[in-house]
Amino acid sequence: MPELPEVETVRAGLEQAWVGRSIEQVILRRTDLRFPFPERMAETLTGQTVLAVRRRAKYLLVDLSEGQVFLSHLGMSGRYTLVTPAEVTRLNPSGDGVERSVFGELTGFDGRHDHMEFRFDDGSASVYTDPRRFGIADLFERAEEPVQSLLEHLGPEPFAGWNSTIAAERIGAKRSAIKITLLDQRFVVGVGNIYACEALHRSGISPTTPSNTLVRKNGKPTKKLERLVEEVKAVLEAAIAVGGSTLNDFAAVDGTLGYFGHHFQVYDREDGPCLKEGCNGTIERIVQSNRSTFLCPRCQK
DNA sequence: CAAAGTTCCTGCGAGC
DNA sequence: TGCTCGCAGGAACTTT
Repeated sequence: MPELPEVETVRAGLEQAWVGRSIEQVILRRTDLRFPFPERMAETLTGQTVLAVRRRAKYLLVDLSEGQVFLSHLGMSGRYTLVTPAEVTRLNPSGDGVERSVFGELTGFDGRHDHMEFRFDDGSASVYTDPRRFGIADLFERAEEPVQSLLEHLGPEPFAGWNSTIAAERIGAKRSAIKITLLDQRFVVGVGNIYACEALHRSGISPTTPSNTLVRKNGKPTKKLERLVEEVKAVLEAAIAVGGSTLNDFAAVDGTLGYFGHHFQVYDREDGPCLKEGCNGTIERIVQSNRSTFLCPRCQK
């Protein structure tokens, strides 16, 4: 369930594990995830040292010593498991083309969904597991990053100067529901289904509100939009602070499960009581663009 | 049946 | 009228 906070948690974990290490071997157990892997991806990665692990939106970007960037997106169900040198020695992984990895006891699913393995010069390994295979792996030259097709149309990062004025400009005359706009990565990046619901609840705004009604005729943001922008940042910040949330098929990069999920105010709480102070409403589930939205009709107008 | 994400397709209205 | 563009809504991918 990787939204921005979860991806940020993974980024921090991979940074710890990978930076300064050189990649000794890459084992690919299939030729694609959501898209085909780039030509010679394993060969290109092999022998390079990891310089940095960055994040843009929900994408992980790994800077390599020969000038390329390895891009990894977790999709819905992707995760990385870090394997210590001792465990690598004990389990003794087999090579490319073998359908399952030997790390199943660490990654689940008997190793059937361990699609990529990275082995490092200190004897450690990292395994990418993704049952639904909505994830992405790609490789490009660092100089090409600004025009990389997956990245070039992304909107602002929430914590890099994004504010209600910018938000109002981006909404313009868009009439679609504000929940849908929050999920649009051209509006702001990193917000997914859970935090969109949570931010709207915290703001007291109905998810079905037409986006353009949050912008004044003169193009300036309304008070409601100002509040929403603040609450988006606040809810993402809170989730980052506890190491990202988790649902049933996401594990933090070090195998530690997050626990912010227990603190959701509306997400997945249909028919539960609204937890807002003084509100006695009941949480409802509606469907927008084929996706569930949770809201309290009493305190979200 | 539903699921954390993203892309692509179709249909429609506006404008040239 | 015919074409293009952008927006809006929906389906699709896959496995548990």
